[in-house]
Amino acid sequence: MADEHPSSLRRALALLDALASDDAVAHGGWGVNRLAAHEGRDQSQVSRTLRVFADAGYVERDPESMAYRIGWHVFALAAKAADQRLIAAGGPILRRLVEKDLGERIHLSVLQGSEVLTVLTQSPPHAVQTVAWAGRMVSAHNTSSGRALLIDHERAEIERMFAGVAFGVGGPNAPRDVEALYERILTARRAGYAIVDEEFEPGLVAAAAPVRDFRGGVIAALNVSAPKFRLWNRLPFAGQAIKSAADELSVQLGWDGVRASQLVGAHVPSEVPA
Amino acid sequence: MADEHPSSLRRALALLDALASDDAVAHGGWGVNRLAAHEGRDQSQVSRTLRVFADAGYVERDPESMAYRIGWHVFALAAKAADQRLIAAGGPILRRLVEKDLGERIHLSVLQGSEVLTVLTQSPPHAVQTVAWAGRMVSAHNTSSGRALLIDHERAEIERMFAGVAFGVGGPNAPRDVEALYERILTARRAGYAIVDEEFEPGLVAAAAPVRDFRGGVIAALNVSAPKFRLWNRLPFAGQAIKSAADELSVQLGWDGVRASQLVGAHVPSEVPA
DNA sequence: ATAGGTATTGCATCTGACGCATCAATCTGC
DNA sequence: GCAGATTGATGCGTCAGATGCAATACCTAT
Repeated sequence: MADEHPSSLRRALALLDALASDDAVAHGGWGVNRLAAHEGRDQSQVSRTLRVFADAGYVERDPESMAYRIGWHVFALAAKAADQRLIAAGGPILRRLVEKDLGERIHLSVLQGSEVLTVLTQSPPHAVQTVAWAGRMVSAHNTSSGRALLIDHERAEIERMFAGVAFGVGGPNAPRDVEALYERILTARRAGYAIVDEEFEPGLVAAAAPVRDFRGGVIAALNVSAPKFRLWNRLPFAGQAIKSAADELSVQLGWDGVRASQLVGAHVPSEVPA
Repeated sequence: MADEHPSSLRRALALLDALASDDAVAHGGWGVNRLAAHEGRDQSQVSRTLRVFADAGYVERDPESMAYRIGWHVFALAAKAADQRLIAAGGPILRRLVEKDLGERIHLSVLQGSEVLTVLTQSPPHAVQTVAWAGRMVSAHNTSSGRALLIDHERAEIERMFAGVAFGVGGPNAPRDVEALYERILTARRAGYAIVDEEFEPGLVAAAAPVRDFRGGVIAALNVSAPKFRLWNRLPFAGQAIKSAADELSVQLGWDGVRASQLVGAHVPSEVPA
């Protein structure tokens, strides 16, 4: 069921993804040759395909180096894809969490299939800017963000979602199977926030809480992660801080805490104004 | 010279563009039929093409209404490429400002904690290259770049950020405390650009404006600085020039000026169909 | 001048995008 | 209940167009 057709479209899109890879970005874009080598395709095809992308504004090339990079059009599309209110309201809340409450790196993420995509990141002033996590995807089963995003999911849904996913990777305490994962989701559901202790990476702990929109469904997660030695003893406090910040963000998105919490699980009939 | 090849790729991309149209966004996405009608293509092709896009994450569909909309993967592409593009698109804009509009040194800077890091510099041809400012960090509270980078910040955030920072250093007019700093930020917010007059260094004046990306947040600042005797009498003009250049750069990063500016600060009542 | 690197283009081959058709699944109104 | 309308998915024969090879052109370095 994976790929019925290799599909020229899919091959073309792979070029865009390659141009957004860390390596390509670090080099200020890639030339036709390099791109072709990376994708295992002929230069001629890459050249022609990129010309179409360039005409449509999806890529553009540096006149000097002839290197292609992601073009303005993708940014325009992204602006449409982003839930503007979530992003706009999220910024100040992330900054406040970093500066006032926790002093550690804070992320805002959304669920993408069985993985987690980080859409906003805020680092403490002193931190070394190691990696720009915005735009990154990580697994959902061994991260606190993933746990928070799945907090309303039923057992059967979890099983279906992680049918083909390898467990036990990451940190030493990563859940070994769906059973263990669901247990921990239940724990998170009771607390209102999720805690992860060396599940994603050795020495890394994290806390996360779900963000809900006006329909009561989980649309994002707020999380903090840091080395265990720095965060471990105040992790419950961090969980509470994350949770109240996430609730605040939810309220700004129209969430009615009281009513919605009664409706969790029961599918809210979509009474969305057309 | 427009289209040598109609190219299936271009037709496919047109579907994405259609999904990003205001009309489609307003309706919470479009169905296959509507999309086909809009593009004048057969439903079967649209259905198949969208399946490929969906598999690659470029679009996603609402399980309820079956409507497709732009997916978060596009967001991920843009987030990863944003910095790269800021630098790439910034170069020409800086050069144009120097050569055509102002004839003074122009900088592009980003916020690092409570300080300002200059990432790009363009000097007028005749200028003696005194200091290479690229890579240099300066304080944020008494520079126009800092003022522009903090233009959206709330008072409480400013207070926390500058809790341990010494004020009153630099030029004779440097803000003496957080109070004064926030006042000047408010002034900058109203004007859309920041002006400093002998705050950083005696005899130095400057103007700066914020650069926003597709998320609407401030990610960089464009600024011009020069000796007071040379720039003072045209500083308002310089501010406007910097602001329109910064806006232009923002647009290239996917910033939708109208919508984003409405979202800043003002809490939009939640009646948006998600 | 040659050599090694780049990107583009001409052309024959054959994949896969295309349109027509059919089919399943909802919604309609009666 | 039925028939009609509207939705999206799919089977299949056809030919547009994506592909790969080779040739071309254009750099910079030696």
